[in-house]
Amino acid sequence: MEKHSNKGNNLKDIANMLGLSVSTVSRVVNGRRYVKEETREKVLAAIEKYNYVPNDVARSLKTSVTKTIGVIVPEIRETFFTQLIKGIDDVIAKSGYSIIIGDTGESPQREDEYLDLFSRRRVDALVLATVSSEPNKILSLIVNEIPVVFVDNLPRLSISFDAVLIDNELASRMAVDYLTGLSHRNIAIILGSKAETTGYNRLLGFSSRMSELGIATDTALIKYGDYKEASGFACMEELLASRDVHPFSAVYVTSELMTYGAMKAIINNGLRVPDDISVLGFDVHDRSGLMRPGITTLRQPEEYIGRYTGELLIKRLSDAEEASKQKILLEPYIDIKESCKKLD
Amino acid sequence: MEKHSNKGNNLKDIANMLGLSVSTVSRVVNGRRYVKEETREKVLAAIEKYNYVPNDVARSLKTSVTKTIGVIVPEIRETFFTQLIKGIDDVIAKSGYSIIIGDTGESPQREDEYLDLFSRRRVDALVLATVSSEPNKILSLIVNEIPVVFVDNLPRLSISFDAVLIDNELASRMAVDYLTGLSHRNIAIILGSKAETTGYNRLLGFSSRMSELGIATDTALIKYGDYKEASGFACMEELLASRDVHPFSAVYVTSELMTYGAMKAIINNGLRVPDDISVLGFDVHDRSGLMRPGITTLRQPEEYIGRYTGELLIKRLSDAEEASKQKILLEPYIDIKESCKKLD
DNA sequence: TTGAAAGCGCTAACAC
DNA sequence: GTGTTAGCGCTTTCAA
Repeated sequence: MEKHSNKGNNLKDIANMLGLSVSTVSRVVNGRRYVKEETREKVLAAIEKYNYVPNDVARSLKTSVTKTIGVIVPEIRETFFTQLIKGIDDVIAKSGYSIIIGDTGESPQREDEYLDLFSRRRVDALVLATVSSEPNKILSLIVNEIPVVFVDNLPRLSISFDAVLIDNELASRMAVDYLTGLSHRNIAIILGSKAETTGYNRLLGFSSRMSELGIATDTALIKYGDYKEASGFACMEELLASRDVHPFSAVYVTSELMTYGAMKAIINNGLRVPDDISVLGFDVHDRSGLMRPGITTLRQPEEYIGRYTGELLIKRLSDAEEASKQKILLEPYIDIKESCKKLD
Repeated sequence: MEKHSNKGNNLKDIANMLGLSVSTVSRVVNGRRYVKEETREKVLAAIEKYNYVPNDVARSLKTSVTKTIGVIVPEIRETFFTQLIKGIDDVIAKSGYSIIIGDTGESPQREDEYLDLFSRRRVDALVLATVSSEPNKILSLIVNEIPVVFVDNLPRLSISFDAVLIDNELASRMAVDYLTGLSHRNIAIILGSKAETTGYNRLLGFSSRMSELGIATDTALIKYGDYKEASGFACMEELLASRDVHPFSAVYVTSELMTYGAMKAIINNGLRVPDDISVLGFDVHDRSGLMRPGITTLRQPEEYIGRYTGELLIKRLSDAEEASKQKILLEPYIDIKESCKKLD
């Protein structure tokens, strides 16, 4: 574990010590052919002995490839994003890529800053769960031909782009079918921001499926929160307060934290789930399996979203040909537990 | 959003277009002094117009600074590590550093690979939650003067090193004090690998505090798992199977997933928590607040571990002087819920 | 206040 | 098989 001060730190040092040229040493470092076996061994031995570590920064400068993918998310602690990152990493690590993280804390401004930073860093591609409503920076990146894959939320862009996400409209349609299948007709819904495509499509699926089934929706049963727990709680409180005028037997809450908030509001009001009110959640994660009651929930195949994203990235990074953009829509699924019951 | 093909992509382009030298342009890009105000404005305008994006790769090659911190963890999806990453990122992002992730999947071999990869990438520093028992690679990094901060688990190294973690021995002493305070005397314990310092110190604190209190420990009540849920389940099954010979009223489970496994084994055997057996967990995270019963648990101040790690990193990265290594031991705490009851 | 030039460590023609 | 050399885009003396 000796330290060889300033020797053995670069190709030139190794080359000099061996009386070889840098290109020959470079060839063996990169496993190229056209090197005499004997020479190769000598070089390898020197590399080992002097603990030579190739400099990827120099290599990147020369080759214009950093083997780095920037992943920008609103909040890395949210299970959805953590799983997504894991899925992407699983796939791209096999090809030698690494993820560099940008956690925006839901701030469009920070998102733009990360976009700038990662451009300067020359990441090979970007994965973006955008929270921005003015995607100018994004647009310029795409125009400048850096591969960008969108996940979760889509940008309001007129040009085409790559994306991997679930069919949010379908998710809500499934929610309606599930609840109406349990004979519910008066269904409340708590949404996140409808300014984002995610929220917009979840509302769309809900409304359209309800009307297809000929069920009138009481607009007083549609509430908007901000994805956070407190807003789920508040929305639920409002719903409960006006329950005599606007009755409902089930509530569909379209995000994980809002679902927890809603559950607590119900419990707080001395009501029981599912006996008094059925709750259908979204993105609920119960790692412990010890929540009571277990919450029936729409789920996204997060790890697959990550894996598909990773695969799409690899494809965009290797295909020389200008492939046309694609939107990969995965299917959500319902994880049935105990929070919804059949009306008699 | 025009695309300026091969113009405006580097300092030289900008310099040429303006009839200036690269050094002058470089000065304004870096906000240096000694540039005439008029020149500065002209350059800034050109940068804007031609959408010039500085190349950090080239800058890094020149300055030997990548503004990148490698964070290597066994499993990014574990709440502990996710929170850790968030804490680190919060601090270092303010100084322009970014995190590049290495998820080893608990494999010492992958850990070594990431150590190699991140060395080649020339990360400025490393954060390492090691799973390796032969830290040769780590040692050579430290010797080569790249700052390394250890978290969670410590390496078996004879030289000194920086680390931020909780006092695991203290955690177990607190566990013993809490349970004995509830009049428990026969306390079972389920541990992870004792080969790792984390597990070793948790056992140490338990044993030493028990004997200080004059309570004999039945060694049959000490079980070893592998941190995963299944092993918690299996250990608990064993404990329950021999309960008539080796009775116990409480069990202290030293990891999150093993705690869930143990809970399920107890429920599976038709027993209740805490009426029949008290369960004291470790690292249990209940984001929903809807687990029933709520599990009383030892907790680590994860985000602080992350923040302290970030601060230590920044210090090591800015202090020219060779500072002596430090081990920052944070205090664990008990989050009391309903899974432990007082014996009568 | 500005410019010329060296060089960070590497890859890849191209020549021998 | 191996060596020479020209950059990749930038920072930074040093000189003007």
